[in-house]
Amino acid sequence: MNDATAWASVDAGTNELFSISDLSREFDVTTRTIRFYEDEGLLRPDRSGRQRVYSHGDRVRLKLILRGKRLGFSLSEIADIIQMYYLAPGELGQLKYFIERIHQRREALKQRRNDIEETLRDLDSIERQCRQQLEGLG
Amino acid sequence: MNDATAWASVDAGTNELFSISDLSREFDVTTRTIRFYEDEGLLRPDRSGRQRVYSHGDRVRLKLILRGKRLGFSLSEIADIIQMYYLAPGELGQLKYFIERIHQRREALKQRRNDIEETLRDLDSIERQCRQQLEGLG
DNA sequence: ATTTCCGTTTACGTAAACGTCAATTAACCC
DNA sequence: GGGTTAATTGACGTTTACGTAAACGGAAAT
Repeated sequence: MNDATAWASVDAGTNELFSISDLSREFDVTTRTIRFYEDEGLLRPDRSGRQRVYSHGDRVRLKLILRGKRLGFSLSEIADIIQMYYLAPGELGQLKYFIERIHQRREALKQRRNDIEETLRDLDSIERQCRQQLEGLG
Repeated sequence: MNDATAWASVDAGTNELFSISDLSREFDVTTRTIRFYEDEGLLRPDRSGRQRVYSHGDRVRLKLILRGKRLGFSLSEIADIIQMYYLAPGELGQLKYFIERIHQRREALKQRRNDIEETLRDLDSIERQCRQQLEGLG
């Protein structure tokens, strides 16, 4: 997986540009955090002089990072996942390997979804017990 | 929320007992980890002399902990969630507050489920693109 | 009796993901 | 041109969730 091409294929979106504090406000993360993600190679904004300038594509990446975080992925896993979004056209062997990775991700996600649904069922049953107690008191 | 009663209402299940390495093997976590969970108040096994002895209820608790981990919850959040499973019969105000907490948990879980389903859709679309490229090569 | 296994406690180490200063720099305002 | 405001780099600090090593205890096998 070639790095340059992977980064080149970022979707254009609009031409709107964002400052670091724009994104910080919008997504409620600190600027420190955003810079940290850059240090870790998860973001690569342009510069105007020394200042960072974020494109629509950068904003999408940040969104993906935060979604990954909510799902409990580590930053390196998130880097791995995000890479999938920006894959360069590759040769056959690569593509097959890549599809395999997609499958693995999918299975892991389905497992988590199962965990969630189990937990939701548990909460339902807990709540029912609660409501029964409420009736006993009312 | 009274601590003693919360712990008393643990389901009995069978009378089977487990050593720390039993659980370690079954759930593929180190004994260090299991002891750590105890330090953090998430488990409270009996003792036979100095050795820990785990009941069926302890095993269930460990299961809940690991499920929480897979969902990306911190240990203190997990402690909070597990507490819900072992709530003592309370008075009316407590119960209403408690149901409120259940609702919050539920909403957070639904949000995560949405994240998962978005990501699954993304993976579908990525895989489709992949397969199109494969056709171009084949 | 002595390895060998579990298990225990105590304590220090560590990686990840930021937080929190401090010391600049650059841009804008009056 | 002094003051405020937003941004930068660099460095050290912190929390969470364990890992790892040392030193010891007890029971079982050879």
